[in-house]
Amino acid sequence: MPGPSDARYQPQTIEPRWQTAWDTAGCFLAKVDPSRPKYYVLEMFPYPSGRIHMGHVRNYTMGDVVARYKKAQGFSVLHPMGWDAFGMPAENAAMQEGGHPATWTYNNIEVMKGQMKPLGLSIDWSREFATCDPEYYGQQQAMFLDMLKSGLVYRKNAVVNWDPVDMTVLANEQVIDGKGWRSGAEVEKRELTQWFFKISEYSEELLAALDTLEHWPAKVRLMQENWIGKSRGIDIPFRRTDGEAPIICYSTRPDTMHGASFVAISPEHPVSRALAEDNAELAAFIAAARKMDTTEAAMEKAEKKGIDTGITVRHPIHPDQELPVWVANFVLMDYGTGAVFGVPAHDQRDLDFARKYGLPVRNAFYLPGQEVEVENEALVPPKSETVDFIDHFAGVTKATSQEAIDATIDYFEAHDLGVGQEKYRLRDWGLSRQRYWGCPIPVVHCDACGVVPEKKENLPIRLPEDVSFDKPGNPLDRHPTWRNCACPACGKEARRETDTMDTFVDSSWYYARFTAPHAATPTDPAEAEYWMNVDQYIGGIEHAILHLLYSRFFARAMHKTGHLPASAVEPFDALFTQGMVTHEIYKTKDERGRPIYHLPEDVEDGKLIATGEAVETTSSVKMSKSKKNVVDPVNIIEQFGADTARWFVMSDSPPERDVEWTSSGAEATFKHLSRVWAMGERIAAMPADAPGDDADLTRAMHRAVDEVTTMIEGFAFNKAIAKLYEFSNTLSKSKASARMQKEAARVLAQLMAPMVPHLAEDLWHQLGGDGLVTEAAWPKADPAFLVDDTVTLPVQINGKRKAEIAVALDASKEEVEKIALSDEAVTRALAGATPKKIIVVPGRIVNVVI
RNA sequence: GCCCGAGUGGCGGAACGGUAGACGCAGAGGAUUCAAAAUCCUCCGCCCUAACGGGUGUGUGAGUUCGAAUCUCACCUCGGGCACCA
Repeated sequence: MPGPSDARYQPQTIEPRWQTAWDTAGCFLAKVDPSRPKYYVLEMFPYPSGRIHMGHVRNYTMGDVVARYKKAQGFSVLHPMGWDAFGMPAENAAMQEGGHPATWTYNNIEVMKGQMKPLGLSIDWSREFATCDPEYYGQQQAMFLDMLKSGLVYRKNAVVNWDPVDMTVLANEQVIDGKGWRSGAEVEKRELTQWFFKISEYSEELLAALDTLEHWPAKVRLMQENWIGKSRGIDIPFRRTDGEAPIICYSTRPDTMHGASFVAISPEHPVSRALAEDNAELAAFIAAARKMDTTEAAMEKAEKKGIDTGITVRHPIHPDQELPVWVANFVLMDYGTGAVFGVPAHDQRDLDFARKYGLPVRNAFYLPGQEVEVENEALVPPKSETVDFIDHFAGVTKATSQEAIDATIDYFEAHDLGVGQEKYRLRDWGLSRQRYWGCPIPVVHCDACGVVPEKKENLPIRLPEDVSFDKPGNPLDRHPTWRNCACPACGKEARRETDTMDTFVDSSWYYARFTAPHAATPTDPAEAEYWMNVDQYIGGIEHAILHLLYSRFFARAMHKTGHLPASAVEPFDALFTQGMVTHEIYKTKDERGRPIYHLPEDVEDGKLIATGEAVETTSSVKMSKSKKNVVDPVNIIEQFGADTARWFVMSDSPPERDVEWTSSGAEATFKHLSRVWAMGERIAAMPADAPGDDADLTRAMHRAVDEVTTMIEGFAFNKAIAKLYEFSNTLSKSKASARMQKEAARVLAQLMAPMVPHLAEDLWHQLGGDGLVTEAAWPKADPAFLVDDTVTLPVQINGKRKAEIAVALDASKEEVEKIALSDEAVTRALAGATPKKIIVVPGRIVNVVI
């Protein structure tokens, strides 16, 4: 006769069953409910590459734990999912395999969704969209027009990386050793007219508001602060001896002015360009500078070069001193004024330059007591260090550089010699891409009217479907008819803009669209008002700067154009950046010593399963296809079920750190879940009136509720799981009554539900829980059961633990002292010595000092 | 180069300035079994000891404190971010 003990934990059966039950009950449809507090939890939406990986599983499980927990706490929860669906991989696939980017993308979305569904995530799929849906990018175009009207978007010439083979602009990170990452062609600098968002207008606000983001990681705030890069300096005009307009130099170190020995201007500086017109040598120099590789490594190695223009300027403080003006390849046009004065003694670049071209080197200050001239290493002490200034015009003698900088700026302003400035490193966001698979920029070029915005009623400007990728370049550009249109202003024949938007634009507002995904306007004010902001955003640290900064800007721009309330300008109240999933690498070598990598599923006990050959195992790193150290979530779900995958990725490491996937860990998780399931069966089958002592289990249950709640609130999922292990171990050994064991098992199911919802649902059902555990209210701990009436105190002698004593919780210090000193182990350790002092920390510790 | 962060058993990791190593993995021993798998029980930082027990121990060195993994300083190692930004 088959009894309960014959039943086995079968996730393959129970998981689909409960997923259907949730769908039928509509558990995860987000509803505006003014009677409840709302909670919006969002994970960074995926790029539809075609397969999910363990990183996705970890990211979405974290969000799901939060979403399910908040739902149980009575919040009206919004937990949506969508697809960051525009971008180059779709075009590359079309080039390599033929087909259309849209087909490729939508197929991938179907496949990935099919892989995600079995995870049992509490997602409101009715809100799903892809950024390549015309309904989405059409609204993005509408916002672009509004922003254009508000002056948040503009066009200007910019120097870009141009790949002459692929005929497209490349981002800096796509240029490797000066060559296009795909074509391998020598990358050129080209000047193109590009669209820009005026993010720099918000530099100060984006910087200042970082302080309000209390629930963001300090690391991310710091990275953004550095990226915005505020500096205080001064613009100083240098009068030219030939009477032409002065050259304005920007400096953050005007305190070193005394040591200025030349002025250097950027090759792109208007003065350089003007001179180059009848100076072939200079023209060649500027061309060479443009070709120069802009990657970090190359910058470091690149030689500092310059050309003397023959122009001279006067030192602002010592007008009798004439300084030569050089064009120098290390001066950037788009920071400050594109011109600097060189102080070789206190700047390494200037010093290298001065030594190369024989320019004078003069100290502006010395370290106290060390009056030595600079040789080949510039003297650059911290701005907070006190130094001795030489003959400083503002009367500064012994001072820190910071004090001297402030004094200098005051002096220059007072004498009308310069204007104090605050500058930012943050530059405007260039959004034009010469690509097909992106959101078309909705403007028209008309010979008569110039650049004209499309009419909103013509939106969306759809991408044409009949395109080919057999030739390099932008298919929109060479499409026979798509470009042709009527000018929205005059109605005459005109041409569409063929650039599309950077895909970062798509992801800069998707969180807002989720609040009203089908609205006929970009957002719906009532829905945005109710659901915004995102209460908890979860994603990878790799988006610390660009995506998050762009989104912060975009929310402000959306507010300015009436698409978001003022309360939503910081769209993410709390941010959590999760670690990666790693795995060991297994490799063997071929006959020529080259590594061959092997999938974890082909290796057992350090040997290849197929041949028995020993593999070399290297330490765990981020899962990557090229190293084959990947575990496919689909296989894990087939083998162990989704709950095992979910529990394991949450259990082993703190969520902000990397977690190492191990097969032994996954198996152990499955065994544990099987044990819990079998325990549920056993407890459910207990005769209802079986008696027992309930005190210990009651206490353990309330403690578990209290601790797990605190741990989940604090994103300490690994610790919550450790507590759940403890509690289920306690329950399995409990001698409590059937009534109490059943209650405790139901509470265990509730506490486990955020992590392993299917198993929890099954337990809850077996144990007679009411309805779905997914809809049940989170249990509350009774504080009365959280304190013991006696406590165990360690007793230390001179800070070293020697004994333990049990005392009443409310025992007085004197009583505790007495009990401690009369303890046998304490007397032994004291060995007759007289205590000098006894420290009693109630409920904590006793320390006897001898 | 500049700016952050982290170093705890064989491993992943716990620990409001108060019993270091919770919980899990791996390992050892035992029960069950004809045997194995599965399951259950016990042990498990290192050194000395048959045991009781003692010593030692959170990257290194100093310091503050009755008491330091935790606070301070210096150093070492690893990880991350930024970088001709004047």
